[in-house]
Amino acid sequence: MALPPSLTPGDRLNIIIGVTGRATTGSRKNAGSASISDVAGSAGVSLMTVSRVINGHPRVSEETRRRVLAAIRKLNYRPIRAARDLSRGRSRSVTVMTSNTTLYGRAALLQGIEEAARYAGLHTDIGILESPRPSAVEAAIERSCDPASGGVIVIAFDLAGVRALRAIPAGIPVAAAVEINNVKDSRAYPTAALDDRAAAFAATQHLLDLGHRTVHHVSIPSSTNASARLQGWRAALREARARIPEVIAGGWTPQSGYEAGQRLAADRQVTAVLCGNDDLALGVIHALRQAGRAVPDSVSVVGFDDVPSAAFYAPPLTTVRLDFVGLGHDCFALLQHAADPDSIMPEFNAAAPKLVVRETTRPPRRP
Amino acid sequence: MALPPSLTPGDRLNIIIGVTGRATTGSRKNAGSASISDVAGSAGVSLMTVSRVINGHPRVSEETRRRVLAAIRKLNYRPIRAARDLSRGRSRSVTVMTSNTTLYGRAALLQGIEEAARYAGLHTDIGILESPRPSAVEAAIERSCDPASGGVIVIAFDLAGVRALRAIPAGIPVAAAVEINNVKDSRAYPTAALDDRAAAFAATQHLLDLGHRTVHHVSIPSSTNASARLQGWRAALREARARIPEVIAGGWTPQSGYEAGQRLAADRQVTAVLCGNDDLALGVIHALRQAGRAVPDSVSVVGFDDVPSAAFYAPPLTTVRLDFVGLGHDCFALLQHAADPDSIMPEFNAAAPKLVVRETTRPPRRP
DNA sequence: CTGAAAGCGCTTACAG
DNA sequence: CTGAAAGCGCTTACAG
Repeated sequence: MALPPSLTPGDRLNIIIGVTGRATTGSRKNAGSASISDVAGSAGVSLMTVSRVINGHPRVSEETRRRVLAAIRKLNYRPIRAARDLSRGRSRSVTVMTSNTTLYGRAALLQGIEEAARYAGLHTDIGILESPRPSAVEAAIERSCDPASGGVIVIAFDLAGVRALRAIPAGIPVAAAVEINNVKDSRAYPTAALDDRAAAFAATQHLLDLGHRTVHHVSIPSSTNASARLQGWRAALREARARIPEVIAGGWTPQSGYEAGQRLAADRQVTAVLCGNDDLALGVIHALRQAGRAVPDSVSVVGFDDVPSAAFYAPPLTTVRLDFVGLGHDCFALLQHAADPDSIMPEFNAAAPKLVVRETTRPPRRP
Repeated sequence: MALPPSLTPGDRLNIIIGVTGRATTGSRKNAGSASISDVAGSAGVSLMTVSRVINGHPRVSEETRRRVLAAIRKLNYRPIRAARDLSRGRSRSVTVMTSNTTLYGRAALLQGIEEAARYAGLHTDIGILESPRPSAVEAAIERSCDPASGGVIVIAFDLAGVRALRAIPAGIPVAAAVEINNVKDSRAYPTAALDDRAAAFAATQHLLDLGHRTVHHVSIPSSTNASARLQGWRAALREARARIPEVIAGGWTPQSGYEAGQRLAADRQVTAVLCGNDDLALGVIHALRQAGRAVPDSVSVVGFDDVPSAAFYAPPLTTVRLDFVGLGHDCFALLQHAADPDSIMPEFNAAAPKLVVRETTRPPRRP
């Protein structure tokens, strides 16, 4: 355990008392914690006054506030969440529904949402979507959607998320992070998105500018035909009057990129590949290298996301940086707006996608 | 947005009704949702009976149960979390306190905890530790530790976590994931750990067996002198009567590994390096390569964790696989035990660390 | 500036 | 198998 060797467990109590000044006394009904009436009694005021102090209500005399605060400290009182939430009629927490939080984009998004929520005084809890099967989605909602929830943010980058979004019960404030913001859908749900289309366009353009005749694409699962990344990629190709190759459907993992890469490696026409994310790119590059097609000498590869490791891959990966944390902030702002329609529509502050050129792209070899 | 193009937003209502059979009617006080008494009224039974049905209580006649279920469906009723939690005296959620969830180990651990909690019918919420400063830790606890919480699991791999663990108010069930389980500390808190010491020992041993005279170490921040990884590394060196080099303190990121790698590259004595995690290893390798010291030709490198990408790095990384998801399960089991001391102590099921030899290690060059 | 009352929506005993 | 009562610990009106 990472305890400094100089501290023995016996120090625990000392530390708690030392840091917070709390006594460990006061055992009562509810798990040994003091209630608001205990504090009121101890401070010689009404329960209402304690409530006012806790909530930072202005109309409390300094003297009273001090007494109450002292009692709170003495009894080591903290409000019970459930009681507050129940009496307020709304819980003070947002739940984020998402599949697999270990994937970079979702993890960063979750971080952004949590930051914003915390800043606004809300807690974050997570509702995992195990599978896109309707019954699984339904179960996840049954489990995670409190009717008195402070709001739900669904990460609808994949089918499970899209389905969950549609099944959120009415009456719960909701917002979603989506792959692409189109007018039709944003009328149905408040949605926030990064400009994946522009990002894919820029990445493809970069490869074309280098002199590649066309650019192949290994897609992430979310990429249906309406996918923003696919759209941007196709648009750049079309604009350059380049041939539009068939999309190779990948998964989320390097392994699935590896498998796509093996197919790509077999095709001598392939000189440039745009991948749906960096993990995919890593796998693609590995397969290419194994097949004797070095990157970038023989084939150029671009990723998507700019995960923290991408700059240290060998070779360092050219990719598009996506501001998932910023998107998380935006989603939360959107949710706040959804919860209070009288509020003004928030501005989106997530950074625009940015092409980061590193060392996996270069002009094609002259035949 | 990732909606199939064939579906327009107008379909939303249809889908909700279609999938769940719910009516969208019934607007009442609390955010438009029906309460348990509404259901009771509609089904012509008492509120108690509805409660029994919801909670799967056995002593309810089939006929009654059916009627209640029908009313629940008709009114689209779902229980409000806060009300349940309050009346039960304990919330049905665990909160995971951790710093930065985007780091692989923590993300995987969180996933494991969430899985186990979900399986047990509990929700998971997250309490982020922004900094190890005592005031920040205290604030995080103030924010996240509901006195009626179902329990808290703290990820105490770093200083912030260790401090948080010690400051969890008495009366809240708690368990911790720690770097190393020692007898003293596990008497103070229920803790679960992976055998990092054995893992580091095995990794170091592997390098020594290859013929390296000694092994350098780039550590993650958690690694104090009592760190399990340091212990295992030192023990292996000592056993082999090898020189024990000074530890190079790294951070969590590839960038910090890169900086450590630059220092290592300058030292011609260095032929083998054990890194505190895979990200660090990636950075170290990058720096080494830039300095003209190829891996593994000139220097061998071993990581820690076996992140999903490690097998696809160039070269594929030799590392130690750690079962963080399993550790998460174990932490949750431990918490359950802490919440109910009469229960039997759970067995730990996390897989033992496993050295995965790939291509960043080989015998040192003959001078 | 302070307080007494009512109520949030459930569940836990206690009866029958 | 079913129900009437009391209460969980807060906050929201409403008074003063």
